[in-house]
Amino acid sequence: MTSEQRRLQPRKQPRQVRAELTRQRILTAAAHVFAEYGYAAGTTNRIAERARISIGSLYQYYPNKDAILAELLTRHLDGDRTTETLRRYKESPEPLETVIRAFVRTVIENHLDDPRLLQIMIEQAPRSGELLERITRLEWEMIGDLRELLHGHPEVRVRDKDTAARLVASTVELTVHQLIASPGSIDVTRLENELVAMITGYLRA
Amino acid sequence: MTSEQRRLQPRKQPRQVRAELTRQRILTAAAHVFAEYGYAAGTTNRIAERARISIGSLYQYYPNKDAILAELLTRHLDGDRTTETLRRYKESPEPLETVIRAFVRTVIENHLDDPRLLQIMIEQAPRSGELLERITRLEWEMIGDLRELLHGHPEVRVRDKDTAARLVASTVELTVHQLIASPGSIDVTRLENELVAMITGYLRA
DNA sequence: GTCTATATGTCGATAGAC
DNA sequence: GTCTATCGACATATAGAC
Repeated sequence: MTSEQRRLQPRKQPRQVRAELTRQRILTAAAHVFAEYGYAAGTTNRIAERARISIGSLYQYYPNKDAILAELLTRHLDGDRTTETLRRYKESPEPLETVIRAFVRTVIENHLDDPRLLQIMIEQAPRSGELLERITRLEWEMIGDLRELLHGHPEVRVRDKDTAARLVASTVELTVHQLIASPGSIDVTRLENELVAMITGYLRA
Repeated sequence: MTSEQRRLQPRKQPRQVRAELTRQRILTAAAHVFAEYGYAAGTTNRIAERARISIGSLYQYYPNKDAILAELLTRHLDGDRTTETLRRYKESPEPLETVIRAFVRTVIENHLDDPRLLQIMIEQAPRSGELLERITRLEWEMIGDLRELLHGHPEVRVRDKDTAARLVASTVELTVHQLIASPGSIDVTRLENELVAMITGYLRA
């Protein structure tokens, strides 16, 4: 009897775990493929090939290509600790340089994993509503936190604090991006030191 | 007679002029389309439609899509005055702030035309040999000029002048890009002032 | 649940009428 | 010289066998 044969077989592996592993494999493969080919040329066939599953299977786990990039981006955004760092130092008695260093270091850490992929995600991600909105919201959250910090910290003497907040946010995010991802990659410690010096000096002036 | 009918018609317009105008129309249309849709989704059909010519005609003027972007990029690069500005101020007795302001202003001016298109060209331009090489060369030329300036100017006291040159180059290029192109566009004068303050202070520290 | 084979759509580019 | 109509290549996504 079929039913009895089934009973004789060992229990199946728990499905959720295997499925989750496959999803993870797809994401890892996609990250490599996107980083190497860019989003447009990073085809689903290549992703499936790299994950060593068939294209048909891939579509059992993700409904379309955008969804794969969206999940990669979501996971990155979830790992962002910038807001947390900024808020921890708000109204703190720490010297300005300490605060700025913590901020810069957090941004750097957020980008050490796979700088090239990050660039792809930010530059070529499908400019679709929801996700783009979330990125913008995070960006402005960071600017808002910075602005409060600038207003609250006694060492800060820069006049136009609103413009300063935007400039600092952009400067750190963009230079970290570019200089970490660039071929003749800069030494990360130096980058941190110089960025901290530049920004701290500017805010105190 | 057909031949006689032809003779009765007025002389044709000079061809080169008309052709050059059409090329220009295509470029303008392409600039708008690329800026709005990005490079991949900025299809040749859309470009032709916007230029109000047929797709077939478009291919009489440019051999392929890349060539259109290439010409847009070439025209932009030809208009770049950064190197010129930096060299004019090398070993000059002008105060550091004056020199930096001229530099920042030149970069800003280079990007006022169509910031969104610029972003597309730099981020999504086909990473093909020749053009990419030219961009990289210009970038390192700028860094080299900056480094010499830093070494030669008496007010500059920053220690790690090589890293500083890279950081300054990246900071100015990237923040100008982003902050001019961004939706809640920043006031250009403020951007200039704050950038100048930040960089000058950093270099003198 | 995974595979192969293929449908479906869209792009860049071309052919050929006018 | 400009157009319409269409080709060939390639991508995403699906159907159906196993």
